[in-house]
Amino acid sequence: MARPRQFDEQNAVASATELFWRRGYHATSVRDLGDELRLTPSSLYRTFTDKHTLFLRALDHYRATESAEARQRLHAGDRPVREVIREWMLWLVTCPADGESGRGCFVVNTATELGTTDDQVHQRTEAAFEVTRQALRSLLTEGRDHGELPTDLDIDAAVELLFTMVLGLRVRERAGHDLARLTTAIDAAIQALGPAPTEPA
Amino acid sequence: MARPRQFDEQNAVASATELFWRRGYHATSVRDLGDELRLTPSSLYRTFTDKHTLFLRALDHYRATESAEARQRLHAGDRPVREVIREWMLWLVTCPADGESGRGCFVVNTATELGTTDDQVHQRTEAAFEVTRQALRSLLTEGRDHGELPTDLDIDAAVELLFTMVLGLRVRERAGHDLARLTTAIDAAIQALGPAPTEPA
DNA sequence: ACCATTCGGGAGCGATCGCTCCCAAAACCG
DNA sequence: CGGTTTTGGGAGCGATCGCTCCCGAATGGT
Repeated sequence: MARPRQFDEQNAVASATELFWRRGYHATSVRDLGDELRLTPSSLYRTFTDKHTLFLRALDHYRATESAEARQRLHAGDRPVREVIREWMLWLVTCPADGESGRGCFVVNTATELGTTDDQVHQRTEAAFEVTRQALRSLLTEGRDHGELPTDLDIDAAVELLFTMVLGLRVRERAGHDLARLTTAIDAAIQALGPAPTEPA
Repeated sequence: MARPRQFDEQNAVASATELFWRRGYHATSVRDLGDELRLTPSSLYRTFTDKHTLFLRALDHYRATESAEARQRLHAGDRPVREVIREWMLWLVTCPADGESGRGCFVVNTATELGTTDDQVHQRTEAAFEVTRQALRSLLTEGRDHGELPTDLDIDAAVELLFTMVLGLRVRERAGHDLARLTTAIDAAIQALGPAPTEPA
């Protein structure tokens, strides 16, 4: 209606996401956010209501960008399913190539920091987890149907295995674990999917 | 020399551990601790120096109790190694039977909340992780030598797989995931160790 | 041009943060 | 006993917490 914003709301949310991601919810103060987003308290509160709401916005932003990219990278082009999963997992533990490492996954960090105490946060983390689970499920199904994975592969079990591995890998990246060891873990998980069925010549 | 304490220092550390465990470092205030431990600020600071030092004490206490019990449960009596690992992992995701669930693992929670920013904390979480890794390693080696696991089992890879799974499982327990699914993941991980070698009749 | 409306900036609210200091009570020591 | 030392209790320190309010400046609609 009247005077327009001098800042880009999306940029602000993106900056807030980085800050919450690195430091967590409780360790990030509203003043830290104000400094990083170049926003005065009045603008910040007028735009985002309060710290908690901004945090939810940050979670949503993360899901719409980082999580979405992860989801995309899990799509098999026509490459072998094993290769897709392997490179996807490797990307998950090296993606912070843009500068700093040790950030882990914002969703995982949030899930462990706040647990199930905050319903709105819990809903979002669970939704993010479910997306990953379903992506794994469809990729594994596809791989089995294409004859790249054992025909008797238990999809449910494989999904749970890989998904749990992903959470563990994210924690280990956050904890600064050696990439070589994470790669070993990833290869072991891939191998656990079993051999390709031999051609029924 | 003079007047003795009216409180048990070990009890106080144990209570502090519970509080830090549930809420994390930043979300736990010194006043919360004082209320829970029945300690006035003066006693608390005289005994434990400051919040950060008390947190380190809590981490050490956790390692000496919870982590130590986990370490013990990973010892094969003369039961099958697979069974030991399976029941151990099941215990890891159900051990908070004493009352509340969703606490996860204090070490994992701490590692994700503080990452590698705090050296003294980082040292302790890494030490705890290494203990688990070595326990898994010796158990797997034992199982292989006893003919319960494939003779060509890659111990390094299996350790990384199981260890990463454990961290993932701890996160999922904290996130309130269904026990049935966690059990599925556990069974898949066990199966990934491969079949017992057939008797060379 | 005018007015309504939203903006950026900043002072500052009450509450809580981690922490310190003082004091009287209590217990060991000679 | 008296003297020394450490305790538990509590007031309260400066700093920061999340957040509110008021202001003049800037921009839209008519």
